[in-house]
Order: sequence, then structure tokens, then C-alpha cells
Amino acid sequence: MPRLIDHDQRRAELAEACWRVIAERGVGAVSVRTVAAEAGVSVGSLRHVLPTKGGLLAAAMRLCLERATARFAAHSPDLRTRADAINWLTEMLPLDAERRLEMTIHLALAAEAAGHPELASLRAAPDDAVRSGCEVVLRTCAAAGLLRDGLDLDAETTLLHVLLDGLAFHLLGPAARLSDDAARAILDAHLAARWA
Amino acid sequence: MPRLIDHDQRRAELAEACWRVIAERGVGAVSVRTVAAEAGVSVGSLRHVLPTKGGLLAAAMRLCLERATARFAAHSPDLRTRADAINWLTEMLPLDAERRLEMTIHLALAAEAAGHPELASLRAAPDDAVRSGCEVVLRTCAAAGLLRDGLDLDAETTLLHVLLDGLAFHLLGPAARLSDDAARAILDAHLAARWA
DNA sequence: CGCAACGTAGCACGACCGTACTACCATGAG
DNA sequence: CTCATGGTAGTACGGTCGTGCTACGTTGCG
Repeated sequence: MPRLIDHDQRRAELAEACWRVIAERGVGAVSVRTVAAEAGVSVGSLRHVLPTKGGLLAAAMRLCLERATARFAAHSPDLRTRADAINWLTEMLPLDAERRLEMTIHLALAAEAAGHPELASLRAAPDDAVRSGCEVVLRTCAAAGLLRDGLDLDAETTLLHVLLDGLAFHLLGPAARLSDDAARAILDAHLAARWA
Repeated sequence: MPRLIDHDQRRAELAEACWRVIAERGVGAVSVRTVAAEAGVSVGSLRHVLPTKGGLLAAAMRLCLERATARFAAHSPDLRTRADAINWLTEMLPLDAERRLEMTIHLALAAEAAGHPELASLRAAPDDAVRSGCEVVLRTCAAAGLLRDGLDLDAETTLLHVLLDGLAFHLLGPAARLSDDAARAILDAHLAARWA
């Protein structure tokens, strides 16, 4: 038997090369050729692991989801103070280059979903993850008696999710219209108004 | 002198055809050929008005901006009650098919800006417009004594803008995760908390 | 009427696209 | 050692891409 490669790791490398192409030249510049060149392999070799362009785009989008969920899983859900809650929530915000890239790529690919059906199913997953993240934070805090009484947790989850997405959106783009600290401050003020 | 056409109107028609292609097949499907076919003209004819692909994309993006600003201008800035303010603000939210399409296209094109420099300069304009819209609403209400005292209007503008973008984001996509009424209710609650 | 202009259509070119297919190489089980 | 096997590279094909260019109506001023 010849040398075996880890297909999953390979897929991730190629997906990362795809990220780079998207970030530097836009989704329109993605082709099996450009991505293979970016990854430093031949087209034939790329297609041995990712046979079609749709599969390549799907792998790139799946990588966004994997990275995000891995980050969430690594963070302990230890919520005793408001600062803990803020830290947990800011984990879902694009506050560093890595997460900014991740979200930019996700947005770009989501916009292309109309032309590539395999992307459509991957579109909603991170959104659901963020919502359930908001829900966990609020429910945990509420259960610990950290929040005011009489809050509609469902409505508060939606509101927090909306706020988080708005912040994320403003944190993106070359001209950062919102500083990291300002985003954190807005989140803190929002939570403070609901704190016990 | 032969028949003259209105170049601006023509550009708008072609840009609209470009919108349709983007909405149905993604930005990746945009080419001078597909858009010309969608508009029902020949490639040569299209290129007589929009000589390059970059120009075509830019025209499509500019149309987003024009439509939005036209809508804003049509709405009178008559702010006497909270309902007026809500109405003014919801004007900037994608609450009908037209505005949803408009924003979807804008997002898709903004994501492609990396590969088409002419789009980059058009990216920030609507964002600025929305921010100044928020500012006008808040300042007008504050000047009329409708808002609580001691509000930091600058920070409130940013917060309102973030909230509006978050709502807009949630109003998009095939699976509408937020109903029109829910969005309006969130906006109303936000303003109510700041009302005199 | 005639002709200069403007709009329209279409072809040609070189480049790049996605994909299929084949030849080659390195490897490790037997 | 040998050889089947999985990985890599390269070529080829039919098609579409952006763009330059030319030829052809069509129109309304002089």
C-alpha cells in the first residue's frame, strides 16, 4: 500500500487556500486552478480530494463552521459574573483577524448560495449556533439569578442575537466603523440594563 | 442625427437585469453575455453603454444606492410621535420584497469588492446614509424634547445603527428568522426605553 | 434627398473555465 | 524483490469569458 494522506486535513488545507483566494480576489476568482495554485498543488491532485468546484466551495464554507464551533467548544460555559457573560458573547464576535476573515468568507459564500445549491444548506448553521449561544448565556444567567425577574427570555434571546449580528457586521470591512472596545461597551450596557 | 437614447435610463435597465441574474444565479453568474441576454439586448449593445464588466457591476451597485436614497428623500422627516420615528427608521429596513432584493444585491456585490476595486468606493455610502438617518431621527426627537435628558446622542446613534443593521440582517434570507412585526416591536421597545 | 451620427448586432481573438482521462511515481504489504 | 494501490501531474476537450473591432440599420439635421 502506498503513502496515505489524511483526506480531512487535506480538505482543510485546500479550503484554507480557497479562503485566501476569496479574501484577496473575491469569490469570482475562485476556480480549481487558482485554488490549486494557491495551495501549491496540481489541479489533478486537488480534484483527487475535492472532485468538483461545488465541493470545493462547500469545503471552504464548512471550514468556517468547523472553526467557529471548535472555538465555542473550547470556551468553558462558566458564567458567574457579567464579565464572564461578556467574554462568552464576544467569543462570537469578529474581534481578531482570524474571526474577521472567517466571517467575511462566510458572508461572501452565503451570497453565492443562489448559484451553488450545496452552499444553501450550510448557510443557516452558524446563525443557529449563535442564537443557541445567546440562549445558553441568558438561560444560565437567569437560572443563577443574575438577571432581573420578569424577562421574556425568548424575546431577549432574539434581541441579543440581533444586537450581536449588528455588532459583528459593524466590526467587519476595511474601515472598521466600530472599535473592539466600543462593541464590548455596547454589549456590556445591554446586559447591565438586564442585570439583577 | 439618429435616434438618441437616455443613457442613464439604459444603464438602470441593464443594472436591473444584472440584479435579476445575481438574485437567481449568484454574482458568479454575472457576465456581459448573461446580463445582455437577461436584458434582451446584444452584447455589443450593452457594451455601448457599459463598456466593461467592472462598470456593469458598479452600475448594479450604484442602483442600490440610488433606489435607497430616492426612498429616503420621498419620506418626509416629520417627527412628532414615536410612531413617526418608527416609520422613519423602518424605511431603512428590508420590509418588502423590493428592499430585500436591494439589500441582498448590495451584500453580494460588497462581498465581491475585493476583486473589483470600482465596487469598494460604493460600499460605504449606504452605511453612511443609514447612520446619518439614525442621527437625524435622534437629534430631531431630542430637539423636540421627545427623548429623555442626558442621552449621549453620538453613542445612541451608533447603537441604533447597530440595532438597525442587525434587524436588517435577520430580515434577509429565504427562511425569514424575524417577522416584520417582530422587527418593528424591537425597534419600538428600544425607542420606548429612551422616550421622555 | 443625402449623409453624418448614433445605436445595434455580430464575429474574432486569446485566455481561462470545469471536468475527464491517462501516465507516472512512491510506497509498503506479501 | 514485486507489485498492487493511492497520490500526483499533465494533457485534452468543449465551452464561456472579457474585450476589440467591423458592418449594418436608422434617424433627423442641413
